[in-house]
Amino acid sequence: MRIAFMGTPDFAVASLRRLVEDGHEIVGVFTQPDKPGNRKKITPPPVKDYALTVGLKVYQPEKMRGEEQVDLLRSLSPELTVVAAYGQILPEDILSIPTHGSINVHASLLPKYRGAAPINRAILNGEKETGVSIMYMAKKLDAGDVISARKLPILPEDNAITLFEKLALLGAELLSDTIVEIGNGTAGRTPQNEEEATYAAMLSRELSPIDWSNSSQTILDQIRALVPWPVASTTADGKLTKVWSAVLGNDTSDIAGSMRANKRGIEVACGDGKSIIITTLQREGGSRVSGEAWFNGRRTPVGTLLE
RNA sequence: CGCGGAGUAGAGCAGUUGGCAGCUCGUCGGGCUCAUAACCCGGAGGUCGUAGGUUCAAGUCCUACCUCCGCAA
Repeated sequence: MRIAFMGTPDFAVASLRRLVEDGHEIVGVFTQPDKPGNRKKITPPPVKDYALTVGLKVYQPEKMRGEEQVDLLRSLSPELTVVAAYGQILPEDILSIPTHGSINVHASLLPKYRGAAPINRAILNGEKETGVSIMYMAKKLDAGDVISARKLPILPEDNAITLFEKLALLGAELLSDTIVEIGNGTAGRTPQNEEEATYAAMLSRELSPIDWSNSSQTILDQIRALVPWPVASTTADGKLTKVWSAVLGNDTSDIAGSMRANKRGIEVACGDGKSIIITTLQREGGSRVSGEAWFNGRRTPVGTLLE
């Protein structure tokens, strides 16, 4: 099938790769423009890197809205547009160009977690299950009719990074099967129940600070939901400290936020009488280190309160 | 030219007004203990990011560069 692909991060690469492996004719790859350097760094989107290695044509328009892009896409005469985490709102005149329509791979069980950060939000909310859905795209964000979906349990050891990887693969698999159905004309089409819809808002740094009076489980969910960005954080010795990973510790009568050494890392008391053990952290200006290593080097006393 | 932090032993860090290179952990050897993520004794391990400069003397002061990172976008 002649397919136009639109996507940006690693999550989208999995789907694109699958389309290529399935032998579809990729008439064009649309992805976000290279990001202007943060600290003298310019990172092209993962989709661009992959697309170029397999010799696909890459387009990086600032905006998909406008006649120019409509003409461009029309000239490629796609039968289907596949969108996966593209990062841009697509106008209807773009969506309606392909003869088979435009479909989107979304990392949640719709109508739950529509929006920008479904994976992170699901973990943050302590969900035990999530999945991927493929829908026809509609004008309203992530509200189109669902074609297919597949579930996946969220394990206690999962974090946003591992769940991204799993869902990307699951999504690619589902996409492959779904396109076959679309080609056969056997694809279903189920409207979403608007009453059950929830919205997964974009992440922000404001989600980072840890409130140690929360329960240990809430804090663990926060830590694993916010990697690799913006990352849960706390303050130790007056310095911003990011918490990359942690595990459940022991029962404790220490006041919330106080820390002590532990062979596995740094044990911090939470608000529910339990502790968590920070296994990987990152100090302001430093790179990621194990909790144990950091504790070996520090000079401040055990029992220090984190804020 | 957005702001800022950091490169010192395998890891994490300290090093005061320039004056013999230190700490915790790990590692190696020995000891103690019913036992331990315990404790005691001893040892190995460093061109202090790179290249210059100032000085009797530079980890420390000056200049340039490389690398890593936090914030802000």
